Amino acid sequence: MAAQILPFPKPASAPSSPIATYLWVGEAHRKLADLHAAGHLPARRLVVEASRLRHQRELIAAVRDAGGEIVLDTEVAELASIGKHAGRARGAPWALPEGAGPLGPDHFRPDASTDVIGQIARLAVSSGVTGVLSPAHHLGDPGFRDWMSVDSDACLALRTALDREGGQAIPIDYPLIVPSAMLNDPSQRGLLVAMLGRLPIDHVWLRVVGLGADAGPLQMSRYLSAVAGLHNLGKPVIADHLGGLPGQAALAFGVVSGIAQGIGERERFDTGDWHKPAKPRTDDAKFGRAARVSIPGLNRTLTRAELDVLASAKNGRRICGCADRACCKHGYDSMVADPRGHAARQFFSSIARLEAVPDLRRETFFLGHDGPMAKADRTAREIKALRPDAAEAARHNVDPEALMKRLADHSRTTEKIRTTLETIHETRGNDVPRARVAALRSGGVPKSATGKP
DNA sequence: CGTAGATCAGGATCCTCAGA
DNA sequence: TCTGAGGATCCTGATCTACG
Repeated sequence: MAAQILPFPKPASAPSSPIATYLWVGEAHRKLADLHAAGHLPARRLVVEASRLRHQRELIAAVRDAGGEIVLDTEVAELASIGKHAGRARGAPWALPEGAGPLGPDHFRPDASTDVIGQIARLAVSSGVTGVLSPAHHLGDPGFRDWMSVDSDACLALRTALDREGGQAIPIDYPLIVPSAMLNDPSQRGLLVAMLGRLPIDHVWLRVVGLGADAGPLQMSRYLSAVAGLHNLGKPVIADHLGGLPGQAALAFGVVSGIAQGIGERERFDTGDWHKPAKPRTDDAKFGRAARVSIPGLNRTLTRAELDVLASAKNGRRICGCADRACCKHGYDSMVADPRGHAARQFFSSIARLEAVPDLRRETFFLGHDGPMAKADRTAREIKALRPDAAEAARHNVDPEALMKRLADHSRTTEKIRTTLETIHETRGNDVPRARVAALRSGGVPKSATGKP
């Protein structure tokens, strides 16, 4: 089948708004730095964690000097949780000394001796980031119920501290970390909007507990309507930790201005293990998650072993492999040899495709025959029909029946998501207000534009 | 190069809610 | 009132990656 490349007509009345695409650098920072150096990572907006900032300086400098945006995550939500405060986040400068427990509400008062707010402001200025995520917490924290007022004060105090420390030009974004029940309830949502409306913030980043790339049809439709309920704030909304089809759908339906995720990480958000102590490491315990490969268009990842089993079926390599030669030169083999590179290129190209479509046609494009939704549905059905080789499955220690059942379930869910989104598309009018555009806020004139090296 | 750290996905169970 | 689908929550298994 020949590729059909039909340019979309772009009259002035049909603008294509830019999509704010934030990339959480995360654990893959070396891989991402390599991709960026090779010109294969078109990232213009990065999010970096305070605990990892010092390891990511090169990538940060490269993106910032090219006129990009760098947003600092303070990790205070993790540092205030029982389960996470002793983990990686403890590398943040304002973490308490070992054994001193999580950060509590008192550490965020403007007069606190630990001066967390002042430390955040000084690091933001000295590290040269172009924005900061306000020090905000998980609003569903079972250990402390009133983070909202503490965080609200902390945000105001951070603005004052930034202005005092020479960071007047550094904007604050607000990470709203909420249980879905709180977001979906109109009265609680009203409280959130009222609080956010009083704060000196640019954008709202929305991290919904339990929501992610694997969301089902009900969760997705609830999310789409709940986020639209934040629009009277008049501020851009970024869908944080929302990867895959749910993230793309939120963009296509115009309820969010942008998206923030990592590559093969931070595509979902869950606080399940935040409120209980981390398990002690046992001697024979092994760590490390299975390397996973994202299947083009499927909205799912599989382990390398599972993928090899599927590839043993007739047509398996063709259906599962990357058909984009600009991404994976040798198809399936290139894809499994470099899963992160593949995932990064696919992520950015999916955003670019959506961005090229005029705003008012994005829903139609998303749901249409050549759009991501239909492709996911089609691919899921093709994959569930594969008949993998039993010997190959045994060799990889994979139960082929269990695998194919999971893939059949995935196909069923994908079909339901499609039906649900089509219904939403048909029932709501075309005059639905869209999220405000989040303009690029670079830290100043790009070095390349000054004429001096 | 050894040690230490996490995230993703699957599955079980219980709950909620809508439709029969 | 029953029933099933989907979601919330919790647990487990997988066997990577950063960093000193």
